[in-house]
Amino acid sequence: MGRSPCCEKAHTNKGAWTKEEDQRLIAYIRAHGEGCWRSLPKEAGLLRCGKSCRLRWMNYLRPDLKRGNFTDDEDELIIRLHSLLGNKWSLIAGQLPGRTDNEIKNYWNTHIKRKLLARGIDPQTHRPLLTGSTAASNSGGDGAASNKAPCFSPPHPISVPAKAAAPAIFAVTQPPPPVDSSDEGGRSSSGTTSTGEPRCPDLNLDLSVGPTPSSPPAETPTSSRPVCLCYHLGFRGREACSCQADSTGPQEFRYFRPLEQGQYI
DNA sequence: AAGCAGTCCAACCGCCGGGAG
DNA sequence: ACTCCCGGCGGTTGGACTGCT
Repeated sequence: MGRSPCCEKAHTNKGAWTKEEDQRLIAYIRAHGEGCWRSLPKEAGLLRCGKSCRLRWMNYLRPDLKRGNFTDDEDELIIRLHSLLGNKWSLIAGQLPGRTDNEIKNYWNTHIKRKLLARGIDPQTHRPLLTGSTAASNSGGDGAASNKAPCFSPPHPISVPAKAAAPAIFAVTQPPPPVDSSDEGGRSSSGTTSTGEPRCPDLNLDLSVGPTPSSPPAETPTSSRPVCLCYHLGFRGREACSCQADSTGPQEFRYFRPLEQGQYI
């Protein structure tokens, strides 16, 4: 059972890429563009798995990559995006031009986690670290917590796409829907309520990544309309929010106000 | 100078979702 | 509706590097 391997592993190189391999890959992609990764190695004369070629290109060889240290602004943006999206590194990377998901993931695990812990903030929940039983339940180890988006349940339900995470550092300015007072006790890592309903049915946040709602960009798909973050992040239709986004752009918007520094839901 | 521990990060692995047939 | 293939994603690994003793 199971799937066949993505390539014939017996005849593929593994490990670090050589300069020659890099040059072959770059030359091929320059000539043919990014295309079928599965057939690329053969056509480019590389003894590599197609996945490996893709990864090497995406994470290291792409000409638009920004190398070097992360700035403080990038740090803060990553933290805010992570609070919203959880470990959706590709979505986070989409908001940081020149940065790759792998780079951000590594940076998160090596720097930002520590930075947040030093601030007394749980890097998974983005809430102040607690002592006692609650903290114990939150700190179930990096691994266990890291593979689930932190769709915890704040007093005011905040919604995310089914697979994304809930934010902790953004406040909802929309009147929250009625919420069960037993909500806190019913926290679930699955992001659902005790009734089985999605806990996060309706998310829309202003991350200040792009233009603010009060100053929409001139090139907004719908001209003078502001752009919903969900749309900006690539969500279409109603999968992320109720902003009526479609392939031509969001039609209707609701915005949320970021919390002040040190303010938590 | 040598050994060790901690850190960094490129790369791999396995799973998932979307599209095509 | 179903299966298969492929690209993409997130978690993890392991080698290289750095700092400390």
